[in-house]
Amino acid sequence: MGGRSALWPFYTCVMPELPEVETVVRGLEKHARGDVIESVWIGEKRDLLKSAPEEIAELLTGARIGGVRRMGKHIVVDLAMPENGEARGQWIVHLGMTGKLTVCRPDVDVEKHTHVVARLESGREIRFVDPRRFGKTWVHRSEAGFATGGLEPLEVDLPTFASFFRRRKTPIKSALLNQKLLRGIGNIYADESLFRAGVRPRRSAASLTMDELRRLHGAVREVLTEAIAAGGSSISDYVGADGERGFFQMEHRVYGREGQPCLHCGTPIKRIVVAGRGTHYCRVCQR
DNA sequence: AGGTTGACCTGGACGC
DNA sequence: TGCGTCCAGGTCAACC
Repeated sequence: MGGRSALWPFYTCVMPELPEVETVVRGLEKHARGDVIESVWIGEKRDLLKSAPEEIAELLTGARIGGVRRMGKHIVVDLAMPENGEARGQWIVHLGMTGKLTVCRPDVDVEKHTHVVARLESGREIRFVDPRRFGKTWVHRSEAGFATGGLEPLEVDLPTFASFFRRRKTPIKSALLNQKLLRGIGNIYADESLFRAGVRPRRSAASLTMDELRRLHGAVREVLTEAIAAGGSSISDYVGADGERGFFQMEHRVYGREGQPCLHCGTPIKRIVVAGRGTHYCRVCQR
């Protein structure tokens, strides 16, 4: 971990999976929790909004940020009544592929593709920016709180993990990406986990042996934990920063390394398409 | 019903 | 230089 090796391609774009979302959540917890939303600006693009803009503005305006949590790739901002701390509802943000949710000072230039700005009592602003608009945001009133399927990959035990895959014919990579089973794993960490577990991405999920499932369970935990640790270094710079610092500090062993030597055996990394996604693996180390 | 595919989006890379 | 084309992938609808 640490610096990016010269072997790696230079990524300019951030793909938010569980560790990146966790980093954003920790940044918001640190720099926005307890603050009160004074006013809300919502842009013209409606395809990102799953609640009416008036509803979002109404629920957010005047609310205190009681806490910020992650559920899979969803960011859950718990809103409270400022006077008594009573639950008021939740502001949900999904970053899609290119979304960013940052806390910044108001004098920082407003980026192109900024869709929501929440101005806080402290003077800071929470900004939701998403060029590609695969992201989504909406609100829930407290009586109908946000719920999502799937279990947290860092919390699930081995027997439950194994039970998800035992009877599935779909490729193991597709199953790892299925948010109704495990929530938060995306394309990059699916490839990285399968490499560390030594399992080929196209293998049918049901074909994995108990030993392979045990290795995969461990690999998923290891990869996500390392990535969160790498992202953690960006939190102190979160205010006013572009929010991207730290996201790609973890070295990828297979993702984006087509044709480059496997770090374990030297065989060129292969790239195939699984579940419509670019998929990278070592044909020698993964069976 | 589980599994698979394409649509949604924009910016960047690439070819001519 | 500039234009057209392709590709990236999270999620969901619409198929088989």
